[in-house]
Amino acid sequence: MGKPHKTKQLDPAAVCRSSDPMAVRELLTKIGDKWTIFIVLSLDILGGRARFSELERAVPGISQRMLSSTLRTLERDGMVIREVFPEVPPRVEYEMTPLGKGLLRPTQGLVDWAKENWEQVRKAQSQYDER
Amino acid sequence: MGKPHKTKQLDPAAVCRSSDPMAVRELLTKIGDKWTIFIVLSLDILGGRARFSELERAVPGISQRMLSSTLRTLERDGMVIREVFPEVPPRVEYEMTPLGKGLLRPTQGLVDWAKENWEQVRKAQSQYDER
DNA sequence: CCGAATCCAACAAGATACTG
DNA sequence: CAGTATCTTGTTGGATTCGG
Repeated sequence: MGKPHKTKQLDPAAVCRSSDPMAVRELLTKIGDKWTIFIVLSLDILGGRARFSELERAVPGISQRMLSSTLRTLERDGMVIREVFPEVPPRVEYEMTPLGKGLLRPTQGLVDWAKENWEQVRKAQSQYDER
Repeated sequence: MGKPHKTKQLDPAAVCRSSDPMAVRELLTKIGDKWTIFIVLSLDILGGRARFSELERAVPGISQRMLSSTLRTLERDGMVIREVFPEVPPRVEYEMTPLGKGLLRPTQGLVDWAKENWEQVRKAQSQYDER
């Protein structure tokens, strides 16, 4: 509407300069994968700290393999800290870092949007599918 | 910290009730794929409306196949409207709906977070990789 | 110009079994 | 308990070709 008139010849790199979407996409790819969001939200609900088996119960349907590898990625990205207790039987706890907690805030924005608008998306889908 | 004490036995569905993460994950899976975020941001930069070839130029590296299929998904989800002009040569324009524009706002929260904290993530990664 | 159709490589992820 | 190893399958997306 009130935008400046559409440019015929757009600089191909314009998008990349505008908001560094490469980093954004890497981020979205990370937290948009099949399990990350569940684990992060579960960790938050559990008080920001939990052990492996607690997370396994908190995230229904996840396999040990995916829980393990996803947690490792989160650890590598500095989102969680992994602490091993030299006990028998072994105990390992995962704790969210300030960095990880900070990510929770913008994520919540998407959560809210999804809650408010998901019904409308569903409706659009079924309307589209009828044709 | 001030959180209620950690529950030993967490209801497996607690996470699902807390904020409907199934819808959230579907949303994140959508906008977390390889091209959606680029296309949406490009469409916004182009004034909310653009034709196929404009988007193709605006999103460097995208193939016709992915641009086409991603736009179709966005159309199905009610994020964009596809308008065909019966001309020769053919012209097709895509316009963001209010729903699609609304999604732009929470997405911007993630964009901002990524811009502010991505460097820290990179640092955490290289520190992790050294061991 | 704007796609659709087909084929194919790469990766994500489930199932299962096994260890310190 | 907290993983790893291996195998198999499903999905994503790139390249290419063709059509209205």
